[in-house]
Amino acid sequence: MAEKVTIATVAHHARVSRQTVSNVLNSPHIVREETRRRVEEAIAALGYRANQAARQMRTGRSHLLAVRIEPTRDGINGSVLDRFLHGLTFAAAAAGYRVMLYTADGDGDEIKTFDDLLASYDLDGFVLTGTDHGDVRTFWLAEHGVPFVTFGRPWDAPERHSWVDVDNAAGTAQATRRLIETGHRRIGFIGWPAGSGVGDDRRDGWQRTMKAHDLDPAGLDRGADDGIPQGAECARDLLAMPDAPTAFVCASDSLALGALRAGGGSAVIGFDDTPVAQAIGLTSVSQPLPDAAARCIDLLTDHLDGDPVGTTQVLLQPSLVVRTTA
Amino acid sequence: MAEKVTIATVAHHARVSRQTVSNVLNSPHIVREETRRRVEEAIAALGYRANQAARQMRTGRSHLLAVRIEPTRDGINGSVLDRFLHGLTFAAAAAGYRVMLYTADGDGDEIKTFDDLLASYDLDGFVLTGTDHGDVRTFWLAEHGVPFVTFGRPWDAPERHSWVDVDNAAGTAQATRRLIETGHRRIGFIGWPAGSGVGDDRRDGWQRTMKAHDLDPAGLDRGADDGIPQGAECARDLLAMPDAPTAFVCASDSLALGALRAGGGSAVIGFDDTPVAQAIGLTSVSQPLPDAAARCIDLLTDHLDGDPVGTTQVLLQPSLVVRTTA
DNA sequence: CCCTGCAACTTGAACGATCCAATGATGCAC
DNA sequence: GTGCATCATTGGATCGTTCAAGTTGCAGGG
Repeated sequence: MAEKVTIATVAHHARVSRQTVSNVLNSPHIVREETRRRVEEAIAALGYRANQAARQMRTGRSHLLAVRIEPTRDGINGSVLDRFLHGLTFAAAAAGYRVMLYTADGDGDEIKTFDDLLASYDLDGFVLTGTDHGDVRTFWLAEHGVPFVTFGRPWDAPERHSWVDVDNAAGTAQATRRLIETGHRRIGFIGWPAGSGVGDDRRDGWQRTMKAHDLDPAGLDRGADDGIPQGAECARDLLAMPDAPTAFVCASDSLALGALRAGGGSAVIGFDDTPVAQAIGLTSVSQPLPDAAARCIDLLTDHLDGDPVGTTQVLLQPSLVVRTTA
Repeated sequence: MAEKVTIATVAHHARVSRQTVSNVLNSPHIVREETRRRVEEAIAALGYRANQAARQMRTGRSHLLAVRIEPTRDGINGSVLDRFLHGLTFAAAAAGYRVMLYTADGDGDEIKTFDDLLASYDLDGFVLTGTDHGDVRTFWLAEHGVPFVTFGRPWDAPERHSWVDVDNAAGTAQATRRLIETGHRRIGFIGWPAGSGVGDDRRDGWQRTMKAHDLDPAGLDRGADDGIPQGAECARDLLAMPDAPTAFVCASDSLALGALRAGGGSAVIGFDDTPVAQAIGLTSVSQPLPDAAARCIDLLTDHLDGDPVGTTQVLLQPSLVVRTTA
C-alpha cells in the first residue's frame, strides 16, 4: 500500500512550504516561474491529488453535484434520463466536478433529501429534471440560496431561474413539415392531456405548422396519459372519423408505438428517439441530450466559479431522425 | 440563511461535551440513558446532521460508493443499467451511503479513474458491472485493497472476489421449457459468439434443457454480436435449414427482435425484459435488478462495516415474463 | 481509610487542506 | 549604507469530526 501523499509531502519534496504548493494549485500566477515548475514536478512525481474533504472543510465547496434518478416510470422513457446522466457525468468531470445520485418519492421527499444532502455532504448544486408548473422544489432551492439548473423550463415564469431545454414545438413542427412534404394533408396529433408545459408545447408545434400550410388542425388531436395502449386508443378514435388522418405526429415514442399498432399506417412520428424507436425503425424527434447535459453543467459551474449573478436560459434545437415510418 | 449547526452547537445545547454527542451517534451504548435522550432531543431540535467531510478526514471513510455509467452502447440494453442504478442508489441510501457516478473509456481509463477518485474523494468502494474474462480492473482493486463487488461473476475463478449475478442458464432453461411445454420440439438458440461468460452460460441453459427433454440441440444454435440485424441474419440462416426450428430462445432482446423480424414466427423469447420487449409484447427473461442492486450494496456495506474477511457470492434467479410471443 | 476498578464524561490533538498575517528576499532610490 | 516598497514565501490558526488520554464520582474489598 502506497504512503498517503499530502500537500506536506509535496512541499517537503519540492523544498517549499505547504502554502506555496497550495498557491501553485489555486493561484499559479503569484508563484515564481522556477518555483512553480519545481512544485509541479513534485506533484507529478508523487502522484499527489488534493483531498477534497479537507479542501471542502476550509472552503465550503465539495465539487459535488446531485441529480435524481427516477424509477423509470413507464419503462420507455427511462433511456432519456440514462443518456442525459451519462452526458452530465462526463461534462461534470471535465469541469472538475462529480455527480452524485439520489432517489426521492415525490416533491416533498425530494426537498427533505435536498436538506439532507446539503447538510451532510455540502453539495455545490443540483440538476433537476422534469419540472412542472409552479415547481415547489425550485422555490425551496432558491429560498435557501442553493445553485441549481433545471433541464426543462419553468412554464409559468421563464426567467425565474437558469434552465436548459429543448425546443419541443420546433421538434413537432419539423415532424409535421416532413409529413406534409411527403404528401400528407390530414395529419393527426396524439399527445398528453392539456396542462403539461411540455405536452402543450409539442401540440403547439404541430398546430402552428398545420395552419402555416393552410391545413385545418381542428378536431385532429387527442390527448391521453403516456403509454402504448393509450396511443392505440387515440389512434383508433381518430381513424374512425369520417375524414380520418393519414399520418400521426405523437408526443412520445410510446404513443407513436400505440398508433402504429392501431393500424396508423406507415406514417407515424414519435418523440425522444428512444431505443424502442431505433429498434423498430420508428421515425422520431431526437433531443440533443449530451449537449443539453453539457450546457446544464456549464450554467452550474459558471455560476459556482464566477459571479453568481442573474439567470441564463438555453434553448436547444431537436432534430428529426428519419427511419422507415415517415 | 440558517446558522451552521455543528457538533459543538449540539453539545452546548445539551450541556455535554462534543465527544459525548459523538458517542451518542457512534457508540450509544456507552452513554447513560438520560444523557443520551437529552442529546438526541438537541439533535432533533437543531436539525443537526454530521458533516461527512469532517468525519471522513478523521476516519478515512467517505460513505461514498462509485459506479460507472456507460454510454448506452447499442441503445437497447441501456435501460438495464438504468434500473440497476436506481436500485443501487435506493439501497445505498438506506445503508447510509451515497452513489457517485463516473465515466470511463476502456479499462485502462477506468483504472486511472479509480486512482483519481480514491485519492481525491476517498471512496469507500466500487460496484462494477459487466465483467469479462480476466478483468484487469478487479485485479487492480484487489491489489490496492479497495472493497468492491461486481454485478456479474468472474468466469475464470468464481471465488476470487464478491459478486452478485443472475443465473443466466436458469433463465434460458426456463424459456426453453416454456417453448417445449407449448409444443415446440425444434428450438433454435441465437446468442453471442462463444467466449463471453454470460453468452456461454445462456447457451448452456438452452442446451442442457433440450438434452434433458431428449431433444437434440446440435446445429440449432448460431452466434453473432448483439444487434437487431445480426439477430435477423441468424434467424434467417436457421430457418433456411431443411429441418428448421419453429421457435427461438435468444440471448438478448435485440437478437430476439431481429429473429421476430426475420419471420421467426410468433415463438421467440428474449433476454433482459427491456422496455423494447414490454413495448412490442416480446416474452423475455427478466433479471431481478432491484434485488441484485440491493444485494450488491449489502455485500459492500457488510464488508465495510464489519470484518473484511473472505468473499461472498450471490446467485439470483431470473423469471420469465410471458407476453404474446410465446 | 485508602486503594482499585469501573462507568460516564471531558479535554487536547489530529486528519489535510486553505486563509491570514507576518517574515524574508530583492531591487531601487536617495 | 540606509530606507522603503514589492513580492514570494513561511508559520500558525482554522474548518468539524473522532481518537486517545485524562478526569471525576462512586461502589466495594482489604
